[in-house]
Amino acid sequence: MSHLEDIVSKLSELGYRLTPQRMMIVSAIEKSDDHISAEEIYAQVVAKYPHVNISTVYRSLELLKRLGLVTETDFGGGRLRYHPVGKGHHHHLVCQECGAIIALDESLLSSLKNALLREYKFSADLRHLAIFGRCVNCSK
Amino acid sequence: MSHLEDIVSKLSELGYRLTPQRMMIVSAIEKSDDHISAEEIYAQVVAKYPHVNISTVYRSLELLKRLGLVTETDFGGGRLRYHPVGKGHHHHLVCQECGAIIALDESLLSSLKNALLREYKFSADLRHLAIFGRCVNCSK
DNA sequence: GTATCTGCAAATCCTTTGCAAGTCA
DNA sequence: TGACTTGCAAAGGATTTGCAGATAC
Repeated sequence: MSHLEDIVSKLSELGYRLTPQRMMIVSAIEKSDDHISAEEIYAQVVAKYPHVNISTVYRSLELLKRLGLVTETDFGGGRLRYHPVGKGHHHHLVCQECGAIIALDESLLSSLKNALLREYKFSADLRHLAIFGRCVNCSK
Repeated sequence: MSHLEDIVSKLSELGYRLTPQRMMIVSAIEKSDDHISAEEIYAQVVAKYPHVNISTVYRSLELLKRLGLVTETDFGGGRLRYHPVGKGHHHHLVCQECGAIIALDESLLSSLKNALLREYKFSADLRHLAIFGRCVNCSK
């Protein structure tokens, strides 16, 4: 069973309606390799279904977020990005020069997470963490 | 010489005018223990000088940022925050439950910074990193 | 049939900008 | 004086909301 079906069946289980808009929005999020913004989802959906409104995209994201099916990450720049939880969360390095987003291996941060728990008894939520800086190309 | 005088003399050296608005804006940033937002600066300044406009705050921040006197940090939530560079950097653990802010030891992050540089050739800017999660009291 | 969803338009929040008037040096 | 600054109002982009009509179940 694909993640898409996962999300769709979950919605239906919980009594939410499977409208074409929702299906297309979920599908756009799933198809994306990367984290996707509301605007990008909207662009994809509107191409096949010109009548959708971007407020429907936002409302669907709000629902999926609330149900824990999608995570919302703030990479800065005043635009939120979305990612299906089923695809696993990673952490990101964001280049402030060129905007590149680099996926970060879990292990590097898990040691940080453990250290924070051990030394500060602080349970860090690193799911949405984005670390800003400069990538290889831009720091030359 | 205080940081405030530092900034003021720098502005004047460079030929920028020392208007009362600028003085009050710089002073508000300096007085703040924490990172301060444009809105908060505005609120402080307007209390003493009701005529200021928030666009002046933004323009001053833009200037101070450009001159490298103030850093701008995006802690998420669609609001940028400012801090004088002279006051040094902080790392913070922010409790999402009770709002507590815990100062974080430099050493924990310097090893992360090194690892990122070594393994990703990514030069991380951790000067104003905020890590979200749950503090001791709230994670019980 | 009916409660849930949607489209639309207008509102909100944070930030930026154009322009004419004001002011620091 | 004259270039730099400001205030004002309006624009900007991202997101949210109120409401009446549409639709999945």
